[in-house]
Amino acid sequence: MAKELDFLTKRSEDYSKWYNELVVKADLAEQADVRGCMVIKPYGYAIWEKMQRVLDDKFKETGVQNAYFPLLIPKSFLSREAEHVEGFAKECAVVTHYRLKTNETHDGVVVDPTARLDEELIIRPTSETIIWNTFKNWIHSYRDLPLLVNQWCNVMRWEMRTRLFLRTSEFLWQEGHTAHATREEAENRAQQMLKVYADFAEKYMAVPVVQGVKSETERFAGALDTYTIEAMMQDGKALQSGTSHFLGQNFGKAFEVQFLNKENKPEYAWATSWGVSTRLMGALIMTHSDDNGLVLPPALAPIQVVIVPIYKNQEQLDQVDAAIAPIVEQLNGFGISVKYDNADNKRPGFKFADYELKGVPVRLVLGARDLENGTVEVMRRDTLEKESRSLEGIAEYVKNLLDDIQENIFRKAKEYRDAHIYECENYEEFKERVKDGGFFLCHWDGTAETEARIKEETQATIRCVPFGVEQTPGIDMVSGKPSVARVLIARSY
RNA sequence: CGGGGUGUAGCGCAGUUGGUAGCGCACCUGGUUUGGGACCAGGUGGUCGCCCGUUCGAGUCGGGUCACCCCGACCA
Repeated sequence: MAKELDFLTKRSEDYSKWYNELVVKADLAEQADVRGCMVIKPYGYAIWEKMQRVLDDKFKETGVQNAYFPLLIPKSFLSREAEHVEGFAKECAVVTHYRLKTNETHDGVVVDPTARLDEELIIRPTSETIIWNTFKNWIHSYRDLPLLVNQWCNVMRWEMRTRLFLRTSEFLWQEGHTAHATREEAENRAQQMLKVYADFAEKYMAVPVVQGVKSETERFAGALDTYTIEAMMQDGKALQSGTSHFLGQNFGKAFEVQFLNKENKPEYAWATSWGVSTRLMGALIMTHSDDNGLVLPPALAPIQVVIVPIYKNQEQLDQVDAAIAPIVEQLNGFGISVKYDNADNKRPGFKFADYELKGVPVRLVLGARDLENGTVEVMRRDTLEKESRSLEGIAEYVKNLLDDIQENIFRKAKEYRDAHIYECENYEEFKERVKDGGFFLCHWDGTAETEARIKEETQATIRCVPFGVEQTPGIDMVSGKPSVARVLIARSY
């Protein structure tokens, strides 16, 4: 017990430190030997792959197809849309040369100054520009629309300060880009994809989210509207977990993507883009984990059930192996992923702690005692409750238990979040309380001045104008001016 | 870019007045263990970030330089 702190510091002590330690110790990822970059380890990547698979299926259900566009974007493309450049210019990595040569002392390489590119290439921070430059060639008629493409890729944003999964210089994501013949169709698509994200977050990640629309200052560079899902982490901070943008005709015009409509008249195409990234991994970790480590939702856990044998000698192990084989088979039959860990170089206690750290939803333990009684010990990760059960019908029981855990961790997260959403009318009170985290529903006069003042004085930002909240007019708590709606304000990652 | 800090074994750190390079974890070997992160014994592993200087002698003192981390402005 005294050693516990060596394995993971307590959540309450320093949430940031705890998070970082957990990511490393649960074998999800680590800091790379490259500025601001991350190595995603096999276990972490397995979770990301499961997320990808589910999301990809959902996209395809809505008619989206996958494609791939270049990593490098000519500098001139980026400057075509004025707001877009301004938003990203400060964090772009630039390729200026295409050759190295050995240095004078022949013990290293230097950039060959004669190999300078005429036009610099930008490592994509997002792909609107290069994709719309391509769409120009693909779209000529209203019959070519809607055009619905998605790409899974990496992007690079040279952030000043980085944190594993939450903000890294390079990150993995999907970016969907669609072109439409009408404004209405594009707006609908942007909202439709937000719903897909929200559904994924709640049903699969078991992370409750607030859906809404961003204020003008928080909008994506080049968008007319940015829709967002905001999740609450265990320290009460908000995490923007996915965004969907209605881009109007900004990119259509910037890249001259015109089509002839039914009346044979030229029109600019309407655009959306939408993305979620490996930041979702951060949301997953910061929503459910406890002092024993990760808690994974069964729907995304690479290992859903781990089985640990207890034995004193080879003979006993053989007996346990024989008893466990049919259980594994039955569980696999239900489509459940099982790991039977009979490695003999780790003691059972180590395995228990290790699989808890890694968030495996259900653990079965079977030893000589169980063999005599025809029982097995079942532990659920979300509550850490243990019980001894008959081997009879154990596979069905575990199957139901996984569903139960999925529901339970969502309910717990939702209860926690709902208990930390407050309506607030008084700015002094707000300033005091927002330090401790939580989501605040407050009236806002809609001005950027008020928004900026709140941010400067409290470090909290307007996360969104939430959907699905009954809105009544009121008074802005800062300016005292009239307000038509409450907005969601919180400190964020 | 502003403020603060750190560079010594794979990781975390100690190193006194300048005098043969240390500890814990991890790793390897052997044995005993195995129902909640095992124990004992032995062992492997280092251009002390880099350069220059002072000195008989530098991890330690001086100058320079590089890298990384933390706090602010930026952000999926």
